[in-house]
Amino acid sequence: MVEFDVIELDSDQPFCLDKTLSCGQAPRWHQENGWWYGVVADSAFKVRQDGDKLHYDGVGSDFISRYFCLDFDLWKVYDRLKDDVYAKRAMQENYGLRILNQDAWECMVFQMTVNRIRTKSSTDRITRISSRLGKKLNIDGKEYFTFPKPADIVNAGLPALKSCNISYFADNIMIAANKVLENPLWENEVNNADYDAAVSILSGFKGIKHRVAEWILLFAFKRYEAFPVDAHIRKIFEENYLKGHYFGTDTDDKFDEAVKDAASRKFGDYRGYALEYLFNTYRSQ
DNA sequence: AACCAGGTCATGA
DNA sequence: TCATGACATGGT
Repeated sequence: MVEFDVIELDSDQPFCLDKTLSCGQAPRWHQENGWWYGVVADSAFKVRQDGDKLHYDGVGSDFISRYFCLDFDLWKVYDRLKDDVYAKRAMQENYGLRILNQDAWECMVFQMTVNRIRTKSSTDRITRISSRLGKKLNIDGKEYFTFPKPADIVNAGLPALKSCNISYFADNIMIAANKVLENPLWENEVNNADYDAAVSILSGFKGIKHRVAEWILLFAFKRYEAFPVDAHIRKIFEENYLKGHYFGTDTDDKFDEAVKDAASRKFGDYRGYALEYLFNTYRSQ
């Protein structure tokens, strides 16, 4: 038996690798022989949980800790969720699910391609782009591909990008690649901006409006106050928290505001986490 | 074989 | 500013 590197998880801190990687927040993870295999930024690696131990191979412990946000105190979230009946149930069902700290560029492109189209298709798009334009990596004799950097995409050109069968998203992705190339500090700018300003920066990319901007902030910038009201969340609130609200006369925007308000009151600054838990519970029904 | 999918953008009134 | 259709593809 080969010995792999190990992280001893803090026994006070909930962490469930399976929940975290199977909830759909990040593309391109898959399970094989008890291991999760994935590519993050420039590295392919595998990881496996055995109780309080996290075995991994391919990257360093800092990388693992940062990606899975192992230092984040999840109890701050759970203390906030436990007083709400739906959120509490979602908390129990998804116990240990952590919001990842994804690579910002890949996350942005991924979220751009989620537009109204189910996540599986978006994942397939990211996979196709990677295998055509990304850099080849190897782990356990299997091939993996990085997600191409902005420069890789620009150098490959629009026809090559379009050949990945990513439909009309190709144009927006190319524009974003050029924009990021011109402003390599965009990530810092988002990180340093307050919430509304961060949303504005991201919304400045073609194909990203408020909603998608908030997804990106939640998954790649650790902004747990992000609360993107999408079709599913709208439905969850319709059927539970805002039951009886007749919103047929309201525009969607007004209803979305009502959803945001309710979420802020109930879950405070951890509403993004609440959203991920509620969504996952709803999705698995 | 139609129809739908975690949305955005460009139109038109 | 508000409602409506187009967008390109894969899965049911």
